Amino acid sequence: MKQTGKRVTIKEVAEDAQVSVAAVSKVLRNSYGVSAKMRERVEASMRKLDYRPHTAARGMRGKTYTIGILQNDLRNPYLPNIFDGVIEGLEGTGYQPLLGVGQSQVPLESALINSMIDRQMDGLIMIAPRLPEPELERIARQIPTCVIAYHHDQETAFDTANFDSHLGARMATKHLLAQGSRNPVMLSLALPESDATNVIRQRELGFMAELEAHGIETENRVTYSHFDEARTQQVIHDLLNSSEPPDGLFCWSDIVALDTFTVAESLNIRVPEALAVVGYDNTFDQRLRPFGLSSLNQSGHRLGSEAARLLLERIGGRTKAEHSLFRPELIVRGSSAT
Amino acid sequence: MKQTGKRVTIKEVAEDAQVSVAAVSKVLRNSYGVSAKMRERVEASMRKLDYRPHTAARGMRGKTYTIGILQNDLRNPYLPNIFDGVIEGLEGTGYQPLLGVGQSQVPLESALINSMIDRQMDGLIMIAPRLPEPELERIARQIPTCVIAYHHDQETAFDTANFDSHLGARMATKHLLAQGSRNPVMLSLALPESDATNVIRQRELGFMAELEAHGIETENRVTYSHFDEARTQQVIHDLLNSSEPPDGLFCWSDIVALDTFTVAESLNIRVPEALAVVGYDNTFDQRLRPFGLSSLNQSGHRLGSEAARLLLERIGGRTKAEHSLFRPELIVRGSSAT
DNA sequence: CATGAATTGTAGAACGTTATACAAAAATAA
DNA sequence: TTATTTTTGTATAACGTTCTACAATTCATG
Repeated sequence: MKQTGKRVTIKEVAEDAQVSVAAVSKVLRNSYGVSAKMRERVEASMRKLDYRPHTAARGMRGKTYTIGILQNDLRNPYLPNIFDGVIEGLEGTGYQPLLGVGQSQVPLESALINSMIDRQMDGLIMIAPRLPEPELERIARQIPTCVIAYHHDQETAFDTANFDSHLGARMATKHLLAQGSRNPVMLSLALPESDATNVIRQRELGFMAELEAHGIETENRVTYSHFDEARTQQVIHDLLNSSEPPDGLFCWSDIVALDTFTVAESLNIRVPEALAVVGYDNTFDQRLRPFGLSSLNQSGHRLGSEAARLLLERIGGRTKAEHSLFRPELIVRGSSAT
Repeated sequence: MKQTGKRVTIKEVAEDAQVSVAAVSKVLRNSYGVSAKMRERVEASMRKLDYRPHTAARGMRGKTYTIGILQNDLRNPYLPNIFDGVIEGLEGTGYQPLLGVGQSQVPLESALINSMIDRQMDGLIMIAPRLPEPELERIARQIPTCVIAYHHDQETAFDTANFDSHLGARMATKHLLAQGSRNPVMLSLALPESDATNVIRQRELGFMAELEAHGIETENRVTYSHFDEARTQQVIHDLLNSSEPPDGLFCWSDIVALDTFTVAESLNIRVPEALAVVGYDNTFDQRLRPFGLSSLNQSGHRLGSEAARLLLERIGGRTKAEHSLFRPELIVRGSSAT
């Protein structure tokens, strides 16, 4: 079969406009050396024939005007904000963003990125990649890259855009202590590999740094949740049901903070009186009942548009790496204050 | 600049394996006419040189092994299930799915689809497209297409995969009536265009059909929510606060059912005693407190894998349209039964 | 064995662009 | 006017595959 709708090509446009193929190409890329008159004529022909450039053909020698975005978890409600920001940052540039999903699995992520490179994409925005650093650098050497949610301000091969996770964790922890928490615990996420580039690891480090600043022993103060929800609830249950249950909980994400509420309720532990909870990402607003969830607000939109900006610069020719770091904001709601 | 990592080409593989370029191409596509010995040698060379096919070049004459997925709302928690199903259905086929986001705006959606066609994608899966039918048919004539969440079992240009929305609505409504609801109302979604192909419109029709079957007047029984959350809450507030408030609510989605809870609580209306609520999609499970949300379960995963199956068949040469229709399942929880 | 059929491999055009190199024309300077 | 420079447009070789047509070889059949 094969639907062959016989596309209009640059050649037919050239014939219609009575100019050379090269001239049409120039107009298309608005490259140097076209008179206003010729541009006018060519554009008229393109409209008339409903010409659309053939991306694969362009990719053979030039650019594909395609930006690949790596996203690992489609279910994380924070990520759409980033995507919106990227779209806005790319608006009017002619670049089309396409999303690939790595499913949080290194081999899948690796295959996906390779396939984006094979497709001659012009740039890559990776959100919280799982790939190890040398691999990221190998990729960045092949294609302009900006990485979001990856703390490494000394990296030279690619740009990064982040909110300061370490600082955010300190703010949350300081708040919990100020609210009178004497036995604060952080609920983090168990990850196979978790070095200092990881935002969650940075939050752990920030949490512990703030405790130390207050002279509190940090040992055994971090508990680990999992992607598996049932298992996570079990972990929380064990924690809240222990002999010395925490009176303040700093959660690595809002989602796991919700699980905390569920378990606390089942154990008749009152929030915030007996347990103050702070989440991360500020993904839930007024929808949560009966009290709001305190959380660290960090605009995904801003992260996305900044990443787009950095990437466009890099595609444009910048080779020196840039690292944008924004400041998160603590939003206090009923879950951590009466 | 331009990072030119000088890719290994088919030509170099051919030289290394001491065969013709055509032979390597054949191996690559496992096309007819290659001996086991030759395949072996060529594959060894490909491994040795770490060859990767250049997708743009392939797209010039052959296929790109890329499937485009149109998604309109990244925030809808139901959609990741579909995507997982698609991924599973595509596993091992060599096709790479890439996601485009239409932002629920017709011009954006249109530009996106065109750009997928420009990129010579081999097939398209569209989830709840906003484009009008003639436009969809125009697209499907250019590229193999399967549409999800689009009710039109007479369509000949493309395949569809759906859960029966009309039936689901009838099941929900029947249940509400059986629970004793005397004044049932449906909370639907206001859409600019909403013909019978629309899943939400089908739910409205199913709702009314079931009412009629019970001899209940259908007029003024459908209220419309909006994408804007604040506005939606206002609508719900007005509805629940009216002189004849509903005692049963069939919501077009689980998300808007949550808003219902929020408003009901603020008005001291008890769920389910004074107001029974049924949602749609079964996106929330045990996370919801203090009672679970009754909802219609329809496996997005199944929808996705079915769409992938249909699309692969169509890419493989089928030209006759097929329409898969699955049966949803009503899950009763605390929001509609004591 | 001779003949035809099937199998295995190759040469080379084609796909639709971009980009380089250059010719022609127009503008500017002397 | 004549040189010189600048602007405008063209011809054509890539780019890395696929695919058609065909040649060479091996296999089967009588």
